[in-house]
Amino acid sequence: MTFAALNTVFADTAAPRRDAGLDVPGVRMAFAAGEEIYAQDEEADLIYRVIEGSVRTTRLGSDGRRQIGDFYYPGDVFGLETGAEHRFSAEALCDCQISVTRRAVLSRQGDDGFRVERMIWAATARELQRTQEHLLLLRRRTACEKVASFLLDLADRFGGETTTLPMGRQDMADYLGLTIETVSRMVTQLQADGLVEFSGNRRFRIRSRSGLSRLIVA
Amino acid sequence: MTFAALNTVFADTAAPRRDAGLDVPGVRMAFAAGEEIYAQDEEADLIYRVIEGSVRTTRLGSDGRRQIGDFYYPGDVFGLETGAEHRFSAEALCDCQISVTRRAVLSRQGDDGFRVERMIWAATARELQRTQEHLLLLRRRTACEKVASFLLDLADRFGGETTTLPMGRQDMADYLGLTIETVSRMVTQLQADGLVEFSGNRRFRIRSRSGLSRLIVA
DNA sequence: CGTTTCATTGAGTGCGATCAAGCCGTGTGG
DNA sequence: CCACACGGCTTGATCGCACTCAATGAAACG
Repeated sequence: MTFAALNTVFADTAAPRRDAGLDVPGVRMAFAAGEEIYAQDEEADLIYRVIEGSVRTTRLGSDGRRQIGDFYYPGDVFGLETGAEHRFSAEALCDCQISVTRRAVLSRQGDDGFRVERMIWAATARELQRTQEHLLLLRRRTACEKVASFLLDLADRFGGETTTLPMGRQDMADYLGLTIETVSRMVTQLQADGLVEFSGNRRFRIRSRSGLSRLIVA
Repeated sequence: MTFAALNTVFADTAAPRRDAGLDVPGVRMAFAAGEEIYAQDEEADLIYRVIEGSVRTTRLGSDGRRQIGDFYYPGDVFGLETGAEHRFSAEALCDCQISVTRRAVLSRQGDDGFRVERMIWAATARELQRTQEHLLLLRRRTACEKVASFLLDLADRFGGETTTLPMGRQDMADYLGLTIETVSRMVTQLQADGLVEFSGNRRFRIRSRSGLSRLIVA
């Protein structure tokens, strides 16, 4: 890899999250809601890409508490570890279509080896960036800010008028470092304040983007 | 880079933190305590390595609160960003000797281009791993656990009988997501419990490793 | 219609933040 | 040498937010 190529990788990380370029032959697999895609400590020689549905990666802390690594949506690559084994496990949040590719197959694509390596590196770099953002989120002062920020991010990612929460309250709580009760209370409060509007407990609509932003910054 | 080389990179991340392999020509620079090494949003075309001393990277959150990215000690590489600009700034915690190398110089080393790329990637991967650990730390329940875990990590990294804290209480607090008062209280408490022993407020000794570990896991 | 699972709501408590003094080592100048 | 100021750290008192425990509500399923 030349340094020019290297800089291209860096530049790529500023691009939107969806990973283009993994249009290599991959086996399309279906996973049912709740099904495990790979386990913690399992050997990591496969790379995954969400075609349809949502995925979460989790990990059991030494204290028994569950940590959520991240959520992945259509277009996202996941399962790339920095070691030989998966340090998180991955589960389907709903019925999913996942493209699965063997690492070794990628490397044998010969024609343009750089492309593959770049993709992998770019994915790692992006993962780092997202983890740092998550860290920032966890340090936010109040539970309200956390939840508001989470909903806003999600709405931005999917970009429709209304957004469907792909995960339950427990997953939100684990991701935000809160309890399920607190998440519930904050959702109720945000709704009472007229900032978001829920219909059912999985569909919501942003009613006041500026109001939410003010909560987060202030 | 072949895939074999790629796997070697991955394997390297399990190795101790000190980055071997950056024995490329670098300019040795001295920084005084508190001096800025690079600024947030500055262009990131230099790579740094701690020769002597300690460095912290920081970042201002949107809410004005200071987030500490990480602390770096002798042997550690820092300043590698995933984008074109530094997303954190770096400051010397004490008088430091830093080896500074231009990225472009590295890539022109031609002879074994892989080595450089691998080093950079390995550093990125390690950074990701450390960030994930930090995330886990921030989610620990109590302030006591956080402080205990921090002191234990530090003692392990330096490995002597007694350890010198390279940073002040405010830096610890920012890193752990606590206030300076709480950090102080916890230090006092850990000492009262006979788990650590401070002489002055920067030198300490682990008195009961098992006791500390129990705190963290429990 | 009961059962199960998930979310909401309520009451009470505890931990860490906040506000406010005090303490101590260090440096400075008389 | 002392007096003083200054910054970093510690200690104290109080308060509020989020956790805990517990009960209720609401869908989804057989």
